[in-house]
Amino acid sequence: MKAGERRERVIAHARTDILDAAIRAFARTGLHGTTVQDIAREAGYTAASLYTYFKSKQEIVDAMSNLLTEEYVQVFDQAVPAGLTFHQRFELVLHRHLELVEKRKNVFVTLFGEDSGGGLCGPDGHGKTFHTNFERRIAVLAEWFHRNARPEDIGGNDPKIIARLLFGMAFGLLHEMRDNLQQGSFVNYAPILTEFFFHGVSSKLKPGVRKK
Amino acid sequence: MKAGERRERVIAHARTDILDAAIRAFARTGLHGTTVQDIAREAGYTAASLYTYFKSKQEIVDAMSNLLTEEYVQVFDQAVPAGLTFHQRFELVLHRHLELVEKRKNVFVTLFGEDSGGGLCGPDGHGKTFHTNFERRIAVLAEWFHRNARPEDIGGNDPKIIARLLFGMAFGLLHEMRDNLQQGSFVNYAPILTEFFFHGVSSKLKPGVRKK
Amino acid sequence: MKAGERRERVIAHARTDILDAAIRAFARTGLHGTTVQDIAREAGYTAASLYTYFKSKQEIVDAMSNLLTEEYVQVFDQAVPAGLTFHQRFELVLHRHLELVEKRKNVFVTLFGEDSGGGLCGPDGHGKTFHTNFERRIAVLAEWFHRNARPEDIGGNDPKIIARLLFGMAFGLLHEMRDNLQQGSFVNYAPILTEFFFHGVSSKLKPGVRKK
Amino acid sequence: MKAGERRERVIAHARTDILDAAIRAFARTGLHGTTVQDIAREAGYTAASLYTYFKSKQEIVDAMSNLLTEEYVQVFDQAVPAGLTFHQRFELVLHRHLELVEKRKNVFVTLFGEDSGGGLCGPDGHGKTFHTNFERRIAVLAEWFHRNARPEDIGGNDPKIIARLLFGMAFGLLHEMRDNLQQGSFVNYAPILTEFFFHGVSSKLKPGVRKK
DNA sequence: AATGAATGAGTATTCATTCAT
DNA sequence: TATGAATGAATACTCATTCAT
Repeated sequence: MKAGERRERVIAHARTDILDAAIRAFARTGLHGTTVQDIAREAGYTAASLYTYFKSKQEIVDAMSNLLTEEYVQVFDQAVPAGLTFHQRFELVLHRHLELVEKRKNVFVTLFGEDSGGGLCGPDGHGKTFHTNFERRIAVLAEWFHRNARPEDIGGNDPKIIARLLFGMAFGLLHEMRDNLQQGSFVNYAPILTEFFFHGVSSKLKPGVRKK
Repeated sequence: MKAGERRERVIAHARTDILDAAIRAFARTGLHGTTVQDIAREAGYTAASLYTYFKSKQEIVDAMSNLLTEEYVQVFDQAVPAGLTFHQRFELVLHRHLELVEKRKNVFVTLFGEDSGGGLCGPDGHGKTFHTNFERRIAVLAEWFHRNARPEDIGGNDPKIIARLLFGMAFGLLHEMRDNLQQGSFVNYAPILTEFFFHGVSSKLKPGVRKK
Repeated sequence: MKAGERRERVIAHARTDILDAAIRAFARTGLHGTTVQDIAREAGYTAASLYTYFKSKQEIVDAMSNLLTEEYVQVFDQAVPAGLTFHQRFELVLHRHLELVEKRKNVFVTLFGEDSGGGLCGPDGHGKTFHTNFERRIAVLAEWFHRNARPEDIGGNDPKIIARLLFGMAFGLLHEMRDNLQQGSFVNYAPILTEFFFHGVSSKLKPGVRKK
Repeated sequence: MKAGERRERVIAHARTDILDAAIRAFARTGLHGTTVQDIAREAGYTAASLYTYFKSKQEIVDAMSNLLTEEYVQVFDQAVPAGLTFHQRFELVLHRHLELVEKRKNVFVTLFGEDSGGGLCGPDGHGKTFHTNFERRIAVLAEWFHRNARPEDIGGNDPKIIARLLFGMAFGLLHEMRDNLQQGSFVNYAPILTEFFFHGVSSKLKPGVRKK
């Protein structure tokens, strides 16, 4: 039925709107600092209305978390031209990722800079949301290395370790953004990250960098 | 006055005890998940008593945060034998750091896996505690690079960037610990980090690593 | 108007359906435990639709309450053969009542085991529904005694008191049903109630009872 | 230590005060109609303070319920002069009970006129508090009959049934109080109940009653 | 007539913090 | 100094009810 379809789309749309609002709200005041009312206000609803679309605040958090992870994962599904070297593919994918991070940097910083349940998470597993996300992203990245890099491409290292190192580097750079979100495009870090990834600090100095 | 001194020492001791308890408590249940009561119980006080030594929960958090940062900073103050190459000094300091991380693993993971006030921190500056800590460590590390590395030692890159990358890598590795804190010594990552830091994935494969 | 009549009948039918559903729902989860949605679901409507037929939840409750009372009252309107002794009439009517209780056992237990507004009822008179019902039944019963029993038939007592005692006894027996609704027919209590009503514990022991 | 004892007594006293307040509040507005704030106000506390003494509203309800049952049970523990006939003992105990009911009639009516969870109680057993109480009282009463009445004293009937009938009768009389709590002493019903219990409506008319 | 969606009002519970003893 | 007790403020969630479609 058309009606049924349309309704579903309307609901999906509302959920998306709410999630977007939640992302903005969380990015601004953090997971704990943001009340359901805050999200509702940001989304143009009343708090009670959110419960039409989500069962609980936690479900909103989870949905948002999944949404962001999903975006991340999808970068790996995008087509990559054939015949590229590992180095080229690396640059391409890295670039795409940095663009995504650029888009989401506000939340990104929040998401990985806060946790809803506390460090090691209570014994109930509550609050592991973002830790899980963090790890899932690393896992996906590791998988990509596994499929795209020959052992010698990554120095014979375990792809998981490599993924962890790369992701960590990006996180370290991203963390700077906390103070000055407005300025500077995150994509600009692509060359540095690439160079460092492949050669560490022993990279042959390139003109542009050397002058710095 | 003798009495005055003694009292001060007693107070300082109590503060230390409380901070230690707080560290354990926070490591277990996170910043939000830990109540003042929890800290008090862990310290052998009642909640009300903590207010004799600290003005607020936030002050406890801050003091703990500073304590941890101070530990970190002191690693750089330890004597380093003269005549070492940059590479050697790097390894030495890295090793010391990893040992420290090892010791504080639990809190460390918590501290940087959660935030007390939320992502970008409310306009009141509340919750910036750990972000500040994160950044301060990076700053200290950058400073160390600045003083200990010639430009060519770090590929002509900005020490701040290098510091951020290195710190990020360590963070990436550390994050794994969340799931399995008990097993594996964090110090074992020293060779990998060193190798990656200097040569990225292009390191000449060493026998031990190659076999992996 | 034919149309008008039909519409009225449709409306009346819907109201009946809803009340039946409400009875089932209330019997299952009680007055407070049952939401308007629950009733609607049970009736095959949406919650909003119920407001086409009833002004409020309270009105549903009241209507249901009245319905049940009405059923009860009608037992007294049923024909009773002429020439029966008081004892015989008593047994007949009691039997009919127990059958009714049997049928409504579930709700009955619920109705008198819970109240919608609280004990003595707020000053707004809210929640008196079932109290009123309780009392109305007793009143009807008292009235029946008044019309059917000579003073000496009921020991010269006030019919109202007698009605209250009898109704209370039945209630006491009924309350047991809360735990085991499925088993045992309530009608089986008729002889015991009758015997006790007429002779208290001083009844001449009948064989069947004595053996128990 | 004296201090420890005194504190315990203070706490016990506070709990008692709160329970008394709760009883008054519940008697006035019912279980659902009474908020934690209401109880607190009645007890001279703030709502938050109640949680120093009780874990939850439900715990208050349970404690009150137990308190009332306990009072009831204790009536049976009071000494009864030796050498009394069953009839005499019955009258004595009945009288004591009616006095107790008199004292608690407000709540009593509420307690058994409302239920916190709904009729048959959710599958979680929640809300059975008062049903359980009802049944426990009957059980205690039945036990008393079992120990104090020879089979022929109660017409060879099952003590449980007899207890249920008696308790029901009292309940029926009590229910009248809902409307006019102020007037009339419940104890006045003792003769009627006794007479009815022993002889049903067939009691030999006594002067006082006959005139009514 | 039926309903999806929206909401106002209400509630139990938590927790950092204060203060008299 | 230590603390038991008290509390204000905050928050997620529920539900009867309304209304545009």
